[in-house]
Amino acid sequence: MPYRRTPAVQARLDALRAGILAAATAQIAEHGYAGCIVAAVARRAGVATGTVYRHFPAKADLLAEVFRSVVTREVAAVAEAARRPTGTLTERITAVVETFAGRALKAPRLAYALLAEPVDPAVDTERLAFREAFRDVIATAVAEGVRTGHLPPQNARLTAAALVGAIGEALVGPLAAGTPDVDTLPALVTFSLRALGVPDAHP
Amino acid sequence: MPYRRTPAVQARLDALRAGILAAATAQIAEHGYAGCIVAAVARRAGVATGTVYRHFPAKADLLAEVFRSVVTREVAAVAEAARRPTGTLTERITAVVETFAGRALKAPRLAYALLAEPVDPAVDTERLAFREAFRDVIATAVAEGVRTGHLPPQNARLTAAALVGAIGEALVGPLAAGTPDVDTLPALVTFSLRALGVPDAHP
DNA sequence: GCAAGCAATGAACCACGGTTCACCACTTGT
DNA sequence: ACAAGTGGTGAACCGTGGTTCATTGCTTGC
Repeated sequence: MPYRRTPAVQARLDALRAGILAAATAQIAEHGYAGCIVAAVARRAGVATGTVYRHFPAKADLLAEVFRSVVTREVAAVAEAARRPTGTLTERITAVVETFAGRALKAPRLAYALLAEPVDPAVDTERLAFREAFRDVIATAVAEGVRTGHLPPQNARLTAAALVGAIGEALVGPLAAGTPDVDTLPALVTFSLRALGVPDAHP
Repeated sequence: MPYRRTPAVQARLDALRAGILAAATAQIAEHGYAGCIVAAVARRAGVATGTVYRHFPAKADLLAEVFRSVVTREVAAVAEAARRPTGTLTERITAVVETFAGRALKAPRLAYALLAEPVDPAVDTERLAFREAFRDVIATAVAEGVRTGHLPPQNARLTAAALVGAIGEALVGPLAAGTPDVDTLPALVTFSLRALGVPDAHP
């Protein structure tokens, strides 16, 4: 058999695949899911349309992988903020909210796509997973707060889901308008602290 | 000129138009925006495809009008709950949350379409208006609470937006699963009361 | 009745965008 | 250098679904 895939070739293939993934991510970040046309992604990645299908079985798979990679990164950032052992409970919650919201405000279109924009079922699964991942990170922290008595008793999962929704919705306005609005973040932090039942949440 | 539109004919036209609107609403309520195909709406209304275009210039206009009519109804229900002059502030907030969430849980697919499902720009405008209308109803009540000293100082608009998002998100799970879950509503009420800073929110 | 319009019809048209595939260029092992 | 096989190409294909329009069947005023 006069052909065997060389490490150098494999590296080039991997790079190309990663390039397509990056192009799709950038395309979504700029034009949303609706504007993420395979031909446009290919052009952006500097390859032909057909090449995309040499690396991904279908558009849905490509997008699912994009979502998965972005979500992994975002959830990791928030989880890291939640895990930070220093500081009071209030400081930790503040860090989580600011991380979540701050990152979203830096990449509005992408955040919108992840939070709200409709897609096909295959990708919706990923989005669901995304929100669940965030919810679970927050729910864990809430449950711990309840256990240690820093927070009043509550349904941690529901509270966490509501918080994810609250932050997401509160951001949609600012995301839609181009107005970051410095007041948004502190107000969201206050809202979150109060909603969780932190005593003395009066900034 | 041997033809003039008679009142009876006008009535039939109006009824037909209303029927198409109702069919589109029902179609969205059952299959969401994605499943709302013009041909299906027409079949459901008992007319031919082309007839739809005799009453609406384009699909986007039809859908926009559907959204507007549903939203008007929903916002009115919530506004009515908010306006109810009897009872304490806590009771009023409870009524608003239960009205909002309770109605959504009764028509899950429709609620999902209104809250989250992606559509084309023309309709997105309506959805934005929808969320803003709810937000404003709540914001008004919050502002009043702040003014009378029943609530701590806060950015009423942002708080209200966050509440809309919180309720919406907390409902998405139950909406997706078929599980109404009797615990959801009370938990949401508690969350809302705490988030607003109502003193003594410990059910 | 009958001419003049209007509303309804639904098959045909068309644009869009995902997917395919016959072809070309290049790499590898001998 | 060459045979065997791989990766890249992009024009063409195809399904979907919104929109149109020539035709048909009613209504109205005379």
